[in-house]
Amino acid sequence: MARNPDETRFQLQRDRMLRAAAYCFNQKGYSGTSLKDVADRLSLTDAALYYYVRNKEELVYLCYVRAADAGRDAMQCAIDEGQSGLEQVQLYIRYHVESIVGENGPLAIMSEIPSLKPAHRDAVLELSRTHSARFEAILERGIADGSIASCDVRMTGNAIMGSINWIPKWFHGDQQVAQKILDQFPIILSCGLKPVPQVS
Amino acid sequence: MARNPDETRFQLQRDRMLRAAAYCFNQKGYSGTSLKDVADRLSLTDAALYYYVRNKEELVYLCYVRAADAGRDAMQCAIDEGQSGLEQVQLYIRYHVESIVGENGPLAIMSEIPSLKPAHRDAVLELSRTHSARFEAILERGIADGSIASCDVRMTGNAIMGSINWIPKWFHGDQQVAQKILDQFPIILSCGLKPVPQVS
DNA sequence: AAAAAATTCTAATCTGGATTAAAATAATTC
DNA sequence: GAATTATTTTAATCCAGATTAGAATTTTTT
Repeated sequence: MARNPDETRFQLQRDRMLRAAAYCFNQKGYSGTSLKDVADRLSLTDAALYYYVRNKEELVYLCYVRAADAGRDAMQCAIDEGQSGLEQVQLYIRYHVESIVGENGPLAIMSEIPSLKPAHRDAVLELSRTHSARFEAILERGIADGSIASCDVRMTGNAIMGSINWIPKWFHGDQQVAQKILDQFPIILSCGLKPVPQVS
Repeated sequence: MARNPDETRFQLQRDRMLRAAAYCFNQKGYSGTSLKDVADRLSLTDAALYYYVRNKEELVYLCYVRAADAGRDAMQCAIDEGQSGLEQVQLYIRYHVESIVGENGPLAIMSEIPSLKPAHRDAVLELSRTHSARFEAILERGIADGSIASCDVRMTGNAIMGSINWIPKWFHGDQQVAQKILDQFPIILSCGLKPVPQVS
C-alpha cells in the first residue's frame, strides 16, 4: 500500500535494523556483537532478524552497502555544489562526516570486508574502489584548476579517507562532539591542500 | 641461557606469532581469522599456539599492546629528536608509519578493543588514552612555540591518528607503496598545520 | 469480522572453531 | 647418553552463538 517502496514497513524496519547493527558493530566489533545484541536494540528476538536478512553475513553486507551509498551520495552532492576542486573536497568531507555523525544513524565502519562471502565481498570492494577513484578525480581536478597543490592523489586520498573512516571508532554519539567534528574536519583535512594560504 | 630475556627462543617465537596474528587480523578481520590461519603462517598446529598464549582473546590483547608500544616508542623518539612542535609531529608520523609498514612486521589495527575482557580492555584503553594525550600535548607545544597554527587539538589529533590507524586497511606489504606512504604522509598530514607556509 | 498475509516468538538444533588432555618429539642439561 | 625440560602434535571435547522449524500473534485485506 505504500506509495514509495522505501516507505514500506518492511523497508523501514530493515533500515532500523541496519542502523542498530552498524551501531553494535562499530561499538563492540563484529565478533563481539551477537545477533541478540542487535535484536535487543530493536526490542526484538534474535530469530526475528531472519525475517529481514538471510544471515549475519548478509546483515554485515547490507550495512556496508548502506555506508557506501552514503559516501557516494555525499560525494555526488559535493561535486554538484562545489566550484573548485578544493571546494568539492571540503564539501565532500562535510557531507560525509555529516552522514556519519548525523541522525541517519551510524554508518558501519568497513572492518570485515574480507569475511564477506566472495560475491558480496567483490561487490563492496567494487563500490569502495569506485569511491576512491572518484575522490582522486576530484583531487586531480583541483590540481588542474589550481585550487589544490600538486600532490600524490592516491596517498592524499588514502590519508583523508582514512581519517573519516576512523571517526566511528572514537565518536560515540555525543552531539557536542559531532558539531566539533563537523566544524573542524573539513578545515583540518583540507587546509594543507591550499597552494597559497592566506597570510593573516 | 639467553643474555637478554627478549632473545629467548620463547620470546622470539611469540613475537613471530604476534606478527602473524596482526597480519591475519588486519587482512581477514578478527572473526574471519581462525587460530588455524595464524598457525598456518607459522607452519604450526593451532593447538601449538596455546603454548604461547592462554587463548585467542589474549592473542589479540598482546597484538594490541605490541601496537601500542610501537606507537609510544615512535612518539618518544620524535619528542627526543624534534625541535619545534611541528617537527615533533612530523617525526612522530614518520616513525609511527615506519613501524607500521616497515619490517618489524604489521601492527594490528585496534578494531576489537571492546571484545577484550575487562582487565585487558581497560589496559589497552589506558595505553590508547595516554598516547592521544601525549600527542595533543605535542600539538599544544607547537601552538605555543608558534610552529603550529592554533587549532582544536583534540580534533586535530583524532584526524591525524585516524589516518595513520587506517593504513593497515589498505596497505598490504608492497614496499613501493610503503616508501610512498613514508614520503607523503608526514607532509600531507602536517603541512596544514603551518601558520605561515612558504610562498614558493 | 473472517481470511489472508505479515511479523514475531518459542524452543530446538546445529556448527565452526576455540579449547583441552595426553602423547610424541625435539632441545637442553647434567 | 640418560634425564629433564621445552615444544609441538593428535585427537577429542565443548560451547556460544548462528540458524531453523513451526507455532503464535499482529496487521492488513476483503
